[in-house]
Amino acid sequence: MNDKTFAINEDLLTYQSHRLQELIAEMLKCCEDRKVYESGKFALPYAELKCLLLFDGQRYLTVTDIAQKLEVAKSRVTKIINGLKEKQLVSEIDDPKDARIKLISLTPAGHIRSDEITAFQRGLYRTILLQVDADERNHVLSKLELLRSAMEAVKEDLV
Amino acid sequence: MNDKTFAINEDLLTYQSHRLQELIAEMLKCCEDRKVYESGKFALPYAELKCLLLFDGQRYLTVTDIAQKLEVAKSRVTKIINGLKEKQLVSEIDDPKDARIKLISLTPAGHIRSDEITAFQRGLYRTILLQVDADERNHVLSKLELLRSAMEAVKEDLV
DNA sequence: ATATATTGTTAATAGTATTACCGATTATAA
DNA sequence: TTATAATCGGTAATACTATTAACAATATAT
Repeated sequence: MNDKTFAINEDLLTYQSHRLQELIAEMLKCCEDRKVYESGKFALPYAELKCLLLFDGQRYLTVTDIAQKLEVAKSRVTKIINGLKEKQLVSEIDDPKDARIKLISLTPAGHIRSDEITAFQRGLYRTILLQVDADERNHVLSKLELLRSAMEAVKEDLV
Repeated sequence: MNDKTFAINEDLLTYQSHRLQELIAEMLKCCEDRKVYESGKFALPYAELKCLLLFDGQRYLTVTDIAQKLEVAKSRVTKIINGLKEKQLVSEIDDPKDARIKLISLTPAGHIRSDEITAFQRGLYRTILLQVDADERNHVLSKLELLRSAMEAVKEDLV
């Protein structure tokens, strides 16, 4: 490869990087807006909304469980659970085997709200996919998977 | 198309939607982590960091300009600018033509910091792209563009 | 000259999240 | 068995992101 070819490839890479940066920023914006929309639609601070969804298929969760899944401090979870308790979407009982532990579970209203959110989200991603031609969908997904792997690989080196 | 084919297509769409949801969630996580990393690396709250980058190619910005570009309330900008002033990364002068307006600009230190952040971000997206085979990069970008358009189209209907 | 609009600021409020610390309880090691 | 460790959830203090409402100073239109 001569100098000219090298320079051309560098230019291409620079152009592509810039395009990638813009595209990701725009998608990020979409996702942020969607969070705000869901928060309003389901009348929940987004942290509480995310917490509700953790109970999918799980009867009980502890504060520690939730902290790990949300990747936040336990003290943060205490506040989130308090919010959900005020709204009567979760309730807690003491673990009969270990008095330190509180078992948190969805109330019937919590189940309903959680199901509504899940249904909305499924519908949203379905609608997005329907915007793409049927024969393109798999290509979009496989290239997106490539990109995700690239992003995660770079993230590893970052920390 | 008979019932069986319809059912199969529905299953495929459900599967693909779920995969899309997961992939986007993972990419979102990468971006959130990157924000936190940049915030630490450049010793700036992320809102102040984003604000610094707005001055790219612009000598002066007003509070109203910044509020529009960041899409936040003016009162929020006042706080952000105060933070940047304390760190001596921006300075402000009164507009000689209109006493209501404050013209905000980067200090030399602000320029340096801003350039560092820009260089880091460019490098990051470049590194991500380098993880992808050269002959795949354009495919990744064009499919990502398809997806972004789909997401933005759906967002329109949402509001 | 008076009414209206714009600019940026302050105060109050809400949400997200952390660290440091604490009391109660449980598990373990001596 | 008893003293010590570890674990569990909660409080308080702090920081960051962001909004709305109210406001003073200034500029513009009638």
